[in-house]
Amino acid sequence: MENLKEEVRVRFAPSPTGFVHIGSLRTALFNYLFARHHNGKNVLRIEDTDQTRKVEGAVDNLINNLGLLGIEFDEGPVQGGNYGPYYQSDRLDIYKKYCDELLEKGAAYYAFDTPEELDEMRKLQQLEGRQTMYDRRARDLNKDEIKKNLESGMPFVIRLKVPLDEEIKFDDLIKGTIKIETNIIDDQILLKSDGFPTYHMANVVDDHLMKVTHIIRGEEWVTSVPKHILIYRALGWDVPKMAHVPLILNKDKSKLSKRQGDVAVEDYLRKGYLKEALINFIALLGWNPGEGEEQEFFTMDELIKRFTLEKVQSSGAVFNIDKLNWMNNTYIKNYDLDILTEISIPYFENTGIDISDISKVKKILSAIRVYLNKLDEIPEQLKIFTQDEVRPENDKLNEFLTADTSRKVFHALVNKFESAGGISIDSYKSAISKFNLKPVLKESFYLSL
RNA sequence: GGUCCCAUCGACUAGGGGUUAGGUCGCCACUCUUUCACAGUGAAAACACGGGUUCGAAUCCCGUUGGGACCGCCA
Repeated sequence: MENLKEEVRVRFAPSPTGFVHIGSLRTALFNYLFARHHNGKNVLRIEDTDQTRKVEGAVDNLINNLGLLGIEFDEGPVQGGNYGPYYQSDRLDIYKKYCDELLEKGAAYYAFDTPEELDEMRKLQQLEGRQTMYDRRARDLNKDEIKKNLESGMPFVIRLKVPLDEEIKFDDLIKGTIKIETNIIDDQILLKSDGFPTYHMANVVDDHLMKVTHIIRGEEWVTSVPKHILIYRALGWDVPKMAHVPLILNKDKSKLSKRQGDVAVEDYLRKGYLKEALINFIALLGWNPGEGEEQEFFTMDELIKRFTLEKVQSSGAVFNIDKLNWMNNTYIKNYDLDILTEISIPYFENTGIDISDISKVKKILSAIRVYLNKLDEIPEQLKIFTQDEVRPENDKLNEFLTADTSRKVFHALVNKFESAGGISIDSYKSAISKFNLKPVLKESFYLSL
């Protein structure tokens, strides 16, 4: 259909508002897998057009965490590229230019409404039980009025002039054909009064200029696609292929949120989930190789080889921590012990184990790794090595262990071990199993009479 | 409320006109182990509902119901 020789270019376009959300991680992963699968380019673009939400250090944090997990970019703020700059805040002139073009073509218009006026409008709409959307009141401002307002320095925004009574249709690679009536599409703000573009404007302009061929992003964007299509059309540009990935959900099936558990990638890393396990698990959340394949463990390379958009699920997936734990435990059990030891060291700090003795740490780790769902469980598994005294975990057990009969059995055992010249790892098991309890119990029984 | 999307065991999913509807996590039982855990074996567990189409629908179509997302000078 399309030019097959065209290089595949995808982008991950987060806004730098803090930590990396698990949902973002999956979007980033799918973009990466898709790009690598097709020998294309993976572009990182920072969508920092909201001045009020900017968080210091967020970009570094994002790149670091993604990099840690093996997700890399071919173009972006760090490595540059031919289609930069990759910060939207550095591209203001570009957006301005295309906004002017839209204005000129009659596809956009000036609006001078104040936020308060808009608030009022929405409140009224809500009261009347109607859908809240801009009532297009500034559409037909006459030229003189606009000129006058502009000259008097009145704050303004530029809005998209959505054509009425039309149906916008597009084919989503995951969801299929989606249709929306233009009458319910908002005259979206394209350029804010602070001179920054909104997401809708910036993402269309950038995707076109950066030659993005496939837009792979979260499902929450589906409803704004028609607006974007209108902009592409007005500017005479081709619309990239779209793939809207279903959401990752809480246990109650709502959009994965902080309220119901950890959502930041760094939280999981900190708790000692291995990067391979995290990637493997996240990839399987919404994607599977299909064709009756029952393999569940995949390396990044295998994922790259197998990943296709066709096999991405069209419904949302609940984030199931139990399965992540199981998968992480499996990775821990099978991990290269030397490397595992190295990454486990931090979790041995302040536990009473001498971490300068690597071979000892390694030995202990090899003994306890089967019990670990995640590395931060190391300290509790270490107790057996560091406690001088083992305490029964509950009263019942305590009662049993301190009973006279039990005491006698233990004494007899100790005597036996002593007379055998001590115990060793190899001999204790057989010594215990050969130990004859009967005489001890008998004696104890008669004594109690 | 409006619009859009979605619907197979509790969860992730395979299958996609004729299958005993398969696998994984979890749950349960048994075995191993003088606790727990690990390991092994086994079991319970699903096509939301109603209409079509068809010789035959979990599978295709329509509707209902349920769930979700979006409706900002946020992305």
